[in-house]
Parts: sequence; C-alpha cells; structure tokens
Amino acid sequence: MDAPKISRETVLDTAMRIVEEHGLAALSMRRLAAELGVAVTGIYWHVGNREVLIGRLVERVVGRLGDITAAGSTPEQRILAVGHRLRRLIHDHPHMIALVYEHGQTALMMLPAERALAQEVGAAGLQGTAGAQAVRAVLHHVVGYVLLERAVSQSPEQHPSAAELWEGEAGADAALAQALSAPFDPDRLFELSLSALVRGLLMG
Amino acid sequence: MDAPKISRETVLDTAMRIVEEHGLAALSMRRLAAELGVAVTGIYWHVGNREVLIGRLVERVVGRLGDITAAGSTPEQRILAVGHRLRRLIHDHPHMIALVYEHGQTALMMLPAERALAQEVGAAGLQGTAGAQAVRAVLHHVVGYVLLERAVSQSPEQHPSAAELWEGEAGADAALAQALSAPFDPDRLFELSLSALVRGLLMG
DNA sequence: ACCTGAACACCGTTCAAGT
DNA sequence: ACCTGAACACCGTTCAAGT
Repeated sequence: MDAPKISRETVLDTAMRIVEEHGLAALSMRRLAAELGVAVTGIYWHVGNREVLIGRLVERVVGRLGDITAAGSTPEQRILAVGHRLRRLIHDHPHMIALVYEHGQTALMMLPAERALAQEVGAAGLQGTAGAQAVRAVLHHVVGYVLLERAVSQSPEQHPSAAELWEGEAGADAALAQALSAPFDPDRLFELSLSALVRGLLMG
Repeated sequence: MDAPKISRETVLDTAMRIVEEHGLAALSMRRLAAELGVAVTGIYWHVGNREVLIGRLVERVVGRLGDITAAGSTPEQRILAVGHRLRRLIHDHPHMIALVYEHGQTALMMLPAERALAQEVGAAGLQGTAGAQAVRAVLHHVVGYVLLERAVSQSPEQHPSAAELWEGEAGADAALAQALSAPFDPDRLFELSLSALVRGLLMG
C-alpha cells in the first residue's frame, strides 16, 4: 500500500454527504471513519477534530454559493426577484443552511444577495445610509422568514389549541379570527409580506 | 428516609435552571442527577427519558408566557408596539426560545402576540383573509428578525471580507457601498423595517 | 413507590506504536 | 507521512435489585 487511503478532501467530501443527507447530528467521527473505511483515529491526522471539520464544511458551503442576479423591469420587481431567489437557494439546502446558521456564518452566506440588492436599491434611488438600511431590511426579512418557516413547518402538528383559541371571537373580528384559524400558504405569505416591505421602504 | 428525595417538579425546576444558565447542550442526565443529589437512573422514574423531559420544559416555557398588550394611539403605533414587545420577550429568554424553536413549537409561542395583533389589525380596518395575512406577516417578520439577529450577533467577528467586498464600487453606489461596509444598529434596523412593513401592509 | 448499581452501546479525543 | 489499537472520560438508557 503506497498511496494514502484518505485525504483532507475525501474526508470533507463524505462528511458533507452525511450532513446533506442526514443532518449535522448524524455526523459522528466514528460513522465518518466507517464510511471512509479507516480507523476512527485516522481522521484526526487530516482534520484536527470535529469542531474544525465542521468549520471547514461551513467554509465550503459559503464558498460554493453562486451569485444571485436580479430579474424584472422595475426596481421593485428586481428586488423581489432577488428575495425569491435567496429564499429558493436556502430551501434547496436545508441541512447545509442549518449548519451555517448554527455556526454564526449567516452574514457571510447573505453576501451574494446583499450585492445584488445593493445594486437594485441604488437603481431605485436610495443612496447612502437609507439605501444600506433598505438592503439590510430586505435581507433580514427574507432570511428571517425562511428560518422561521423551517421551524413552523417542522412543527409536529397543527396544534388544536391554535384553532380553538380563535373560536369565541365576536362581531367584526369574527372573519379575521376565522381566517387565522385556517392553515395558510407560506409561498403566498412570503410574496405578500416581502412586497409590502419593499413598498414601504421605497416610499420612505 | 420517608419523603421522596425528588419529584417531577424538582426535576423540571433544576433542568430549567441549567438550560436557562448554560443552554440546552449543558443539560445532561448525569449533570442533572448530580445537581439533584441522586443517581442518574433515579431521574428516569419521574420523567421517562431526556426527550420527554425536554418536551415538558417546552410546555412550561410556552405555558408561562404572559399576554402581550398593545400601546399607543393609532393602530399603526399599536401594531409596532406589539412587535417591539414580542422582540423584547424573545430577547429576554434566549436559551428558552432556542429550546422552543428547535422543537418546532414556535407557532405556539407566538400565540399571545398573534391575538394582540389580530385586534389591532382589525381596528386598522383589515378584515378576513387580508387581516390574517397582515397579522402573520408582522409576526413572521418580528420572529424571523430575532432568529436571524441571534445568528448574526453570534458571529465570531465582523468578517473582513464583508468590508473588502464593497471597496471597488464606483459612482453613485459608492456611498451605498460605504454604508454597507459599516456596522449597523440592530435596534434601528428593526424599528425601520417593521414600520416599513406595517406601512406597506396598511396601504393594501 | 422510589431509588441504586451494574451493564450496554454509544460518543470525542489522546497517544504511543506501527509501517 | 499516514494509519492503527488501546485507553480515557464522557454520553443516554435498561433492568434487576434493593428499601
């Protein structure tokens, strides 16, 4: 046997695959070693320990994020398009985003979208601090929405108490209470809330 | 020795204290047992296992959330006030909120604020589905913002690459790029983005 | 009813030893 | 340079046994 059995790259590759398929909790050093066909301790020569291994994974994910580009004719449409693409990007890699989030690298992950938004916000006429705040407001809204979305959709069941809570309402609020006790479409809510935010931002 | 050394209540009490002070990761059955002055296995008689123990903690946190009330003269002001109070509530119990979030009970946690918002949104003239969507948009914006805020503030350092990224910009965007490379005040951004969202929602 | 102790199957990590 | 094996200090959980 001459060539090394594993390398830092192969370790990262299969670690990445485990996280993508089964989540971070499934990434144990022993399982990783088993899938690599090596003794547990063999890993430690290539990556220092589990913490730095995860750090390298985060770097990879962030580094491989492609650019985000706008689309549409008006600045408002183009800002919305960036928001939708960022949301889509996060949705497509749930485990990896969780990884980045839990290691406090979310700000880095948002950079491509931030660039795209800066351009469109500038085109919409917002300069300097006002423009920066608009960019950040949209960014925070989108990423925050997706983070929350993940939690709510994970929710074991539509809690019965949630529906019951709105039953006793009377008068003009009855229709509102009724509507709140029904399930909702997260795509529509995202669309609606983001466009409301952008409208509010663009009018100063 | 006649009276039991521990009860389900005392187990939950000290488990809660550990999580509040040191986070969920610090809650091990063995540490819990040690702090209770009992053998590890003694815990299992009172709460089935670690999973159901955490489930009970989540129930407690959710059950102990007080009401959220509005304040201010105009509907817009009162909606903003609810948003600020919800954010404050979450900020005040970071570990517990993380607990609720990671166990998919965030929707339940938002109920008090949802009630308060429903009332104010109704008073602002939004009924039925439109009102429900406005309530949910504000709710998602606030909670999402705080979730993201936690991640970004956890971020080890203001990444140098973030600042460098904006250096080469030219022309009218220079001021915007400059503003984006500077740190920002999360309180101000929250205030600004929430009020923009509410403005956008109230104007249909 | 309430608690202990031994035992099992897992972890991450270190370190001397092998090739 | 690269990998193994033994060992250590942790986990959560089960179960027979004690009182």
